[in-house]
Amino acid sequence: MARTIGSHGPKTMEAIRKAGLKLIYEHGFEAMSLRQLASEVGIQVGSLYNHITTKEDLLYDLIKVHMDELFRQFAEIRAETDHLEPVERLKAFIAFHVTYHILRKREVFIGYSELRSLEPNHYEEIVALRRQYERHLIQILREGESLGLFRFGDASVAAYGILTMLTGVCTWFRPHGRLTKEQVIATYSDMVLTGLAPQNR
Amino acid sequence: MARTIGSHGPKTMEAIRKAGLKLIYEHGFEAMSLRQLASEVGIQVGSLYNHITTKEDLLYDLIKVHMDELFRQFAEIRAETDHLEPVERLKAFIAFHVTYHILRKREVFIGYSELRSLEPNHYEEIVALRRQYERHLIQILREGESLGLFRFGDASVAAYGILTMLTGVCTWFRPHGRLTKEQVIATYSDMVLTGLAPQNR
Amino acid sequence: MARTIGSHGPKTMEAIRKAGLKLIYEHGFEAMSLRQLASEVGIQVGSLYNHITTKEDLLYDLIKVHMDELFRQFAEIRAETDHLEPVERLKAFIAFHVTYHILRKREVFIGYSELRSLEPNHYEEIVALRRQYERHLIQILREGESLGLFRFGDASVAAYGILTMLTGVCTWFRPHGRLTKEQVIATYSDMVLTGLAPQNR
Amino acid sequence: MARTIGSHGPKTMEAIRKAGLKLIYEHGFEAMSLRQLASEVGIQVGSLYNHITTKEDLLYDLIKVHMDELFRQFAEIRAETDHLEPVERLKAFIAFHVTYHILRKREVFIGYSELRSLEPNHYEEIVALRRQYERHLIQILREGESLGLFRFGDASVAAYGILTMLTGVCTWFRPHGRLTKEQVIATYSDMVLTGLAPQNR
DNA sequence: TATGAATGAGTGTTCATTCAT
DNA sequence: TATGAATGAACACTCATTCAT
Repeated sequence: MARTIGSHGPKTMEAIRKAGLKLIYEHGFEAMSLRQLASEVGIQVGSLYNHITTKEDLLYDLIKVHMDELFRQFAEIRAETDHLEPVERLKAFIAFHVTYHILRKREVFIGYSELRSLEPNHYEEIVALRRQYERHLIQILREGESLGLFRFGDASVAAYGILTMLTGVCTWFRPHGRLTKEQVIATYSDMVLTGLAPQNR
Repeated sequence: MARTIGSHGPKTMEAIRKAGLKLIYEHGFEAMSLRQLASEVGIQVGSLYNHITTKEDLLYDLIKVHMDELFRQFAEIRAETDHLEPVERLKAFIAFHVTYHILRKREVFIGYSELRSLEPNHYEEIVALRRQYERHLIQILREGESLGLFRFGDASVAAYGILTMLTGVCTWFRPHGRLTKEQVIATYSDMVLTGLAPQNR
Repeated sequence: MARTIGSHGPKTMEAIRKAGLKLIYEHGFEAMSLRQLASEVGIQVGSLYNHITTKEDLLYDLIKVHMDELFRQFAEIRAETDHLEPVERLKAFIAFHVTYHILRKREVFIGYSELRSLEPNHYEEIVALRRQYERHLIQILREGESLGLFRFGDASVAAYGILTMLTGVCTWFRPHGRLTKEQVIATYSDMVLTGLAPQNR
Repeated sequence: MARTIGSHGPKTMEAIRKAGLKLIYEHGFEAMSLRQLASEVGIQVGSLYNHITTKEDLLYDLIKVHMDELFRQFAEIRAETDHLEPVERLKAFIAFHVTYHILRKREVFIGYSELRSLEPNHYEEIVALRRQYERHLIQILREGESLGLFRFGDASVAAYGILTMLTGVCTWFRPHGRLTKEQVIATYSDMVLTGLAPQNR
């Protein structure tokens, strides 16, 4: 009763994206063959080309959709917290970032590790989106600094450090492991906010 | 009439390792072909096999040598700082880790991103070495906590967070860029130590 | 713009088997390259893999089909001669064996000489089939012996000797040579039956 | 205390021939690599070329030496039996042929199965020697026929049949198996002589 | 839209052979 | 004579992609 062989209609593309996500996450983009992918979907390799244009295009699509979704959800968070002070906005950012990266660990992982397999145009586009996302955090840090709420050597270095630390969660977090998502958020939120606090140099 | 071009003798292996490091860093292990590698070294592709046993073995060799060197240098640091209190040992760890990861950014990057291309035995060995390295940091954190010097939610989460943040430096640091290595170390050292400080919850 | 040269569809597999039979017979399995084979068929080497799984699998297929055909034809002979006495059944066996080995000399030759290139499982299967075939001859000899029609030192040795002699015909017989197939059968039939006759020790 | 690594002096060639015989018998000439051979001998692959000129030449040498030895021993037998009548000479031939083929099963096997890997000149030479050997048997048969001692359809067919049967012994005979060499000789000698006997048509 | 058969370039690896040391 | 490093061609096999059906 397993996967329907010879899947039809508009569901096929969704099956391809799902299988592609899984295989690229597990083996890497270069190491995944379209034969594997077709086999996972339950169609012949030639049939893939009724749904994708090239292998690279599938990768771009997966990453682009993920970035769009990241921005869409982030826009909601910002709308809700725009009027708050930097400390609260930073807390909200941390909670959002960790949550998203735990729930979408495969998309996120691919979005970092397989960037170099993108064509130049696609690569530039995704990197630009990532930069834009990073600037939102830098902006929060700078506002907090100018209000005397945060203190750090360099805003970019601090932001990269924070982002790297938070993103790293998707490489080791296990859904039903020793710690809950909330505990991880609390630990990091506390560490980051304390680490930026001005009073104790 | 053979051998008119290319390097000879014991130097060849060193050239292969150097070129392999460069190409794997730039294109990824899967995407690097042995023809590229041989061409970079200036020998025929078959000649590679006078020096390596398999492509995977070259990868393992590069990572293993890097891990051994990491441990060798780290042992020196520990010998120098073993008698100091946790705060000083943490500072020394941060300075060492960042320095090493800036100087050996390619080895470090490969050591993380290409692990999945290792054979199971090699994979296990390298992951075990990495765990051992991580435990040293966890140990410092735990000692500091028991002396009331540090405070954090969970030692492993904190250690992973710190390590990820520090390691991330090798993805964006540029040797002659806006910031010196010392500035980066100072920023992170300050952020980490402040973030772990107990007085301001 | 693809596929301008070479054969299509279900005929290709038959062309591969035919060319494979010829090339393996002429050069040996190890010495035949898939490039030769593809060239003989008129397709690209990669296209072979739309029809075969491995080179060894082609060899196994050729030998297995030949063994199956041998058994199929032999079953007919047995059905026709089952009710006869051993002398007549031995004559029928000799005539059948020589005829088949002359008509299928290439399959037969490969079926002996290339066995060692088969994977262990395939090797065991083919050897078991051959043993089964041999036992039919041994059975005829034993029945004849118990009726006092044949006499020999050891049934297996006699059977192997007879089979080897008869099989050898495929290494030197030339279809339009000095002797007809019937003459060869007569010579061997006479020699074997006389050789087994009890009256003249 | 195994094989001396870096074997020296005139013994090396003998070690190469011995190892070559074993490996070609086990894997076939095409399937044996000079790396395997060198490893078996305990030297480096390049060193082989101080003793052989090409891989094919080693094969030719093994077969030629075997054929020369066959002729040398056969000459002795003929000297001893030249004055006897055909029946006795045939018995001597059978005993000699079976004995030699049992003791030198590997040389004999290679001498048949790897002929096609010889260069044309070498191939012709060996085949000519084999024809010469066969003619001795044909001569015995013809003499016996003209004396009314033997009867057969065609001398060549009979000789090929007898030779094939006797030679086949080297594919299934096991030195310490169910039957002794003498039993095999007796069985075949009886079968052949009876099979050629004129009295019972 | 799915299939199956094709392309042609590419993969890691092995080969027999050469030769300076 | 032995070594180790080289050559260049070859190996079986896989790849992403195309396209008539």
